[in-house]
Amino acid sequence: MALLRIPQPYDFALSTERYRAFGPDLANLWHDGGLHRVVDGREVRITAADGGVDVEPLDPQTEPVVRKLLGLEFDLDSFAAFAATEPVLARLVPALAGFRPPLAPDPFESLVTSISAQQVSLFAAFAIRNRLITSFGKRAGDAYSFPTRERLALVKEQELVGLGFSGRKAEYIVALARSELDLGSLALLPDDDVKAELVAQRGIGEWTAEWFLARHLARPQAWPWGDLGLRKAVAAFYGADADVRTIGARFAPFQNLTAHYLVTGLRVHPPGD
DNA sequence: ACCCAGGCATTGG
DNA sequence: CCAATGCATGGG
Repeated sequence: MALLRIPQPYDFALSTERYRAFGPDLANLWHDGGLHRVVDGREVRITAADGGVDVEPLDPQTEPVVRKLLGLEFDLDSFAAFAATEPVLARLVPALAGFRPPLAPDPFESLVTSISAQQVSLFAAFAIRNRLITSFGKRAGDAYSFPTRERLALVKEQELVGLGFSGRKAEYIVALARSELDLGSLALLPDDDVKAELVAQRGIGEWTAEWFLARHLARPQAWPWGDLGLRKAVAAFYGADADVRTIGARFAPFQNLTAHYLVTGLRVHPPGD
């Protein structure tokens, strides 16, 4: 049992709610009171602890992944100070005290996850994605590693169609896996350049690129304004006639955290409850 | 049997 | 620039 300190307050269960809200996520598995994820072929178990989380095993391989997964790079103190100046967030952010948005540790996983969620309900997306994971990932303990880019570069599109992907999505995923794009190096580019590189790929549009900036790169100003969940949340908290795209400017430079708080807030602390 | 769901590419004005 | 269309599955 090794303690990974996290700035307080931190609510581990609230922060990981997204991994349970739409069914199990086999690559980020909530089981037995903890979050399980496979890192370099080993299962890592993360559980709530005083002052942070217990991580087993915690070593130089697993620590950076867990730090990314738990969103340690977000500066929640600055966000809370900003939120106090904005009427809706002034109520919502304290109500979600300790919520630290989790991130996708791997860029390829982040993109494939988003592609799987395009257009369909998140329940359908989780089901299809889990079939991808059990088919091409590797089990370690209770959880599975997400299928690697190298593995998915070898599949036939028809194999993915057999899992429930549309023919188009199967084509997008295989082509992305086989593409020349260096996903790791995107972290070095400014937001607009990341988006331009991603949108040039078939199957990746504005929505997927914004969520990549938000959920993988933790870019403060990412604002997935086209997202249906964010649209519902903005409508609920700011009124049905609010313009989702332009209201983002009000939250600068904390659009990303605002989006996460609004979307999660709608599920666990909707307005007027 | 419908209808919608955390999009996107394609086609045609 | 904008409107219409097909896509595959899960849940209501």
